[in-house]
Amino acid sequence: MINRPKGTKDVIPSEVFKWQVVEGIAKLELKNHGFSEIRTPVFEHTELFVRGVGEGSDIVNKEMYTFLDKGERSITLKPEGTASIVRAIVENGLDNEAMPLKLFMLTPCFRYERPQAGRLREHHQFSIEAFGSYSPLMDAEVISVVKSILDRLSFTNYLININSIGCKHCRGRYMEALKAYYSKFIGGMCADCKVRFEKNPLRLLDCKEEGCAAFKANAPKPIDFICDECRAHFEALKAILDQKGVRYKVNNNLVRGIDYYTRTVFEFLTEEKGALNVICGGGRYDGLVSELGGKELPAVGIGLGIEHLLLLLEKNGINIQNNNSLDLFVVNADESAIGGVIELVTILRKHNVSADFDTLGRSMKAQMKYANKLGAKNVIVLGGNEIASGVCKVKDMETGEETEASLKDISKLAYVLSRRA
RNA sequence: GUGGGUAUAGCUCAGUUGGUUAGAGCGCCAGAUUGUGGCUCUGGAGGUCGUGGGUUCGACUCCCACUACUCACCCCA
Repeated sequence: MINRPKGTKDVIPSEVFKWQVVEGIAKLELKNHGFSEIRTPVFEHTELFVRGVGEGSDIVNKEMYTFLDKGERSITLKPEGTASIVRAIVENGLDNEAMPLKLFMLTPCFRYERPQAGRLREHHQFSIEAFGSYSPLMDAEVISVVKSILDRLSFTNYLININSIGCKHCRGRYMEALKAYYSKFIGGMCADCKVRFEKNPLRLLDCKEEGCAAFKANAPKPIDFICDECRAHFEALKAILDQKGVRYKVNNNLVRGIDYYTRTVFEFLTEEKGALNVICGGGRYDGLVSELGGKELPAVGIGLGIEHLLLLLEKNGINIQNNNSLDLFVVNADESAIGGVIELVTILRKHNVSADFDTLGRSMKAQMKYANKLGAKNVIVLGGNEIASGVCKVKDMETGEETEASLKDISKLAYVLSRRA
């Protein structure tokens, strides 16, 4: 037997309805918030992610699925959605269209990591991005749409953390201060932090090693170094969120592992400890579009992981109902009736009634059992009697009640069958 | 990349100090007086016990290696 590759998952029929519900709700809320869908290729030129996600990031350094194709081009499976969307905007000239431009994409993402609970080598996420607005109104809009999706799923057990890490102007001053502060502790740092000190000092704040965590208590915070404009932007965002009634917590240690973020960064997380607590994360990235060859176009976005969300919903006792069950199973009572069974099923399907029938020549009892297993809402037993009289009985599989119906008035029959919950 | 744990039926797991035809529950299939499911009862199918080696008269059980899965760290959705 050939097994699926490490870190991948099959979504089998008994699970897929949860995905369909989450995707449906997310797409509905995104539409309600004025976002349009965009779809980009599963693979891109490696260069896009090296420049987009950043050479200092772990994603680029050790997690990308990169290979040479038969034309000797370096290709990488998307490790995240944003860079690909930005590329598509620039390539299709969408940066010349009316602004703001609000887009979303549902995409598989690939990262070569050691799998564990809620972390896979292929995962799926909604990448939600808004371009063309410097205003904190747009930061709040992106946070709002995610909140609306979670509300609609009745998921409330989470916390929104926000921070500002400054723009490219104030970032430099902050980095200097951070390095100056941490230079005193180099001897006591973990090996990873020594590397971070050189390559990406911002990540020093994120270290979970006990020894290193102690250093960060008195470390300079980005918020103390950001320029007046960035500070005003952050204050305005907080005011907007307050006004909208969105509860959040300012976490000055929040930094993110992708290099392109500027100003606002945020995460939705649950309170429990462990790797599985982040529902989604994102932030503002005002420099990325121009970095990838487009206009100076501000942007803010978020990645919402479907596998993560489903796991956290389950952990929080939120069950998604399966509405995919069959409207009708037609039981074939005698062999000669098969023509009538097929005719009935065919015409009901055209009336948008989901209908199925037996193809194994099984006994009535077996057909009834099968209908029950399928969760069919209704059963009609069709045999010579029914075909001759033109009258059948519709059995409600939940209550067991049978009601008579005419086989000739199909639109009425279809109405009855599709109404039943 | 680092460190733990696990591997027996489709699924969840038992399997006694190594002993002859490897079990249970669930699921699947078929029946319980001839046109009606769920509950109950009966029967059936389904496993070279992850792979390869070693110890032994004998290995699911002990030892070694490999592989896979899983959890945690790093990092991330």
